[in-house]
Amino acid sequence: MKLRYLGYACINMSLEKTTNKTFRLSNLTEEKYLDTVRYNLKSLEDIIRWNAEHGIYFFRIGSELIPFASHADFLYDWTTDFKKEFAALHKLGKKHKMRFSMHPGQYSVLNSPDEKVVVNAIRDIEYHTEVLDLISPETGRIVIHAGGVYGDKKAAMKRFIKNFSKLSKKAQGMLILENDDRSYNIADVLEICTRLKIPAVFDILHHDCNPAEGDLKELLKMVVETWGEDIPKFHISSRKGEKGCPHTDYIEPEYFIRFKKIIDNLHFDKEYDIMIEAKMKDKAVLKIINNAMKVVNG
DNA sequence: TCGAGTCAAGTTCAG
DNA sequence: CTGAACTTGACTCGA
Repeated sequence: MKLRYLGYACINMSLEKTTNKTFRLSNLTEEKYLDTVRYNLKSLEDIIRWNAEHGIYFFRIGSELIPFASHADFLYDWTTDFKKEFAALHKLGKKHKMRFSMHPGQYSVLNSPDEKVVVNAIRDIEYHTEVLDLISPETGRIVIHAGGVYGDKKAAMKRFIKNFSKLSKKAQGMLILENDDRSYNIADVLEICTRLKIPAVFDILHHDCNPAEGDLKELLKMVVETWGEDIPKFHISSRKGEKGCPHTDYIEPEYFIRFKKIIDNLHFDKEYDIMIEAKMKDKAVLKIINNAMKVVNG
């Protein structure tokens, strides 16, 4: 396979801009909401332009683009209030053939046994769906993890599959599932993805923390197959020390090259994208383009 | 202005 | 059973 895009998430360190400016729920006023969303959308526009200038065509939009939009008490009609801005972003992304994704946080748990938690998770996923439907219905994907285990992984996976069916058709079409670093390894994720006919996202660090049985190459083949005609995307991050997974500032070039080689050697006539998860964000991507890629390409 | 504490939210595990 | 860790960035308030 052939590497197409490298991407990063939410923040641009060169511009010092984020799509995740927020405020306290207790301070939520119409003015605060309007100001903050305006800032986030403008930042996103600036980041897209910067990305285009620097040859980066893949970006994760922050979940807090519209702070509290998925909260039960949120009153404002953000899709109408910012219709113009969203239309402009859609046009801009399309012009540069950008790919976008989003990643709801750890509190969105679709497979929870607690009905209230599931209702909140669904509302959150539908919010992400609306954002991506406005900015990039062509490429938008929502990455989530499978959730908790609750002492019975098989039952928890069944619950995930059942609750998936409660999502809108649009949300179902955008949802993709990523292996996590403690509970659901890539084999578990593949099992769910195959059942639901949705793509699987392989994260190499999470796989190193929480490996699945079997040959990595075979697992990756199955991952690629879940994408059908679409372009698969992979995640790479690296971490400090042994405990937890705080991301390092940059990805170690050897780690990146090793991962890239494995994917390159899969026998598919396809392109693929990689999302870089490192503290230095865009700078980490540029460093890989300027260093690691040159080593690889000779 | 700076640093410490806090934030909408869930799950897991140590004690 | 409870409280802290998980992982993480940004806000807020008090010094």
